[in-house]
Amino acid sequence: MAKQSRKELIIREAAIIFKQKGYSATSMRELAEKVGIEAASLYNHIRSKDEILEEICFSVAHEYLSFITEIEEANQSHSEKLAHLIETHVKLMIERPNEVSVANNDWKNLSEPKKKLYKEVRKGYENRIANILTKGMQTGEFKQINVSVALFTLLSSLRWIELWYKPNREISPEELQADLTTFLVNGLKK
Amino acid sequence: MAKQSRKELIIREAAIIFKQKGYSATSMRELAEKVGIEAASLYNHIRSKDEILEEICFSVAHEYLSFITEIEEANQSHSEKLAHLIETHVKLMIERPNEVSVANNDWKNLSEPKKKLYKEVRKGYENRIANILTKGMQTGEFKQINVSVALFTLLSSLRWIELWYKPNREISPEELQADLTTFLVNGLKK
DNA sequence: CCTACCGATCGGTAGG
DNA sequence: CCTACCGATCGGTAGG
Repeated sequence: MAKQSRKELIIREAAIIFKQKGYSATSMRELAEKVGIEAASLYNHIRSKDEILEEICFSVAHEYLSFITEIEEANQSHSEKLAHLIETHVKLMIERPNEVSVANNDWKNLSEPKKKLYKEVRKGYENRIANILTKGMQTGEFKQINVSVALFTLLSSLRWIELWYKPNREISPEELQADLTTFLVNGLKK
Repeated sequence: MAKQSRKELIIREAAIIFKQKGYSATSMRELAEKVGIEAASLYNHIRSKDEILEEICFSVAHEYLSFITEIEEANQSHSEKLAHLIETHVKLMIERPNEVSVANNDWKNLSEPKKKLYKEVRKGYENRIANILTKGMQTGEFKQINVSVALFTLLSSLRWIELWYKPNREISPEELQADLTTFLVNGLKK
């Protein structure tokens, strides 16, 4: 239990540094210093630098997957589902900004069996959102535009919140969600 | 002249590898191999690995700056200016996908006087787009939403084209532009 | 443009 | 969790 929380501390600190300078540019010695131990001691808690990245990327990925299931099963219009999706992304970025950022930017550095898996998981997530968009277009709720364009415009808009949004900025999370919904959902609606 | 084009070749190859694996994870030896010379020989054409990154980032930045001036000076409505901006971003990403990608993702690895400068240049660019949005809201052409939200949603949507768009995909550059304009400009319009 | 090489730093291990 | 240390690799230089 004490060991578990030590590992979690390491991963939490790693996410902060990885976000700032990127996975490759971060050394284990720097991470160790932030944690307050020697570099060699990190290896009593984690197997490798690689493992840290894996834990971050897949933990974020699984969180998104659990949300999308909830959204699919809800009894809502397609517009409402999108609004719910936006809310979920905003919330996750505010709760775990570092992990989300690392998963988005540094997954390329995963080593090979895991990198392929990560891409597949992400592709699966995208397909499920694409489904919502396609259905919304079929029922006439949304404009007819290319589904990939709609999908990636939506995801990109949400993804980059982590780059510029800081809570206690001039805008609250609630306003952020509301404005994004106005812009994006109304942009799609007929 | 021959020397100049050799340097350009090195930078062009570097952009390809940097995009694939990131600046930090790319070694000069790998770059040299792609260029077809020994690592030490790279230094007859460039001063440092750092210089390559600088050239890429600032060359992209200056290209954006020249476009935005053109857009500001055009005698167009604010919606038309946005459509023009979208067109410009799409075109640049199709013409120089690797450089644009590296500038967007690896500018963090610039060393210190240059990193600060890069951030300032980018901030200046963002401010000029924010101006177009603000004016469009004041004249009632656009919905009233938080300008930063509108700005970053717009820029993010354009920025991430480079991650998934491949010409000769199922969609042409013209369709891409048209659909993005439909989604984003109409999302902003009242 | 190459051979030969440098000091620094990397991720990680042995052994306690 | 530390000391001591390893082999590998890094960006880059000297000298031709």
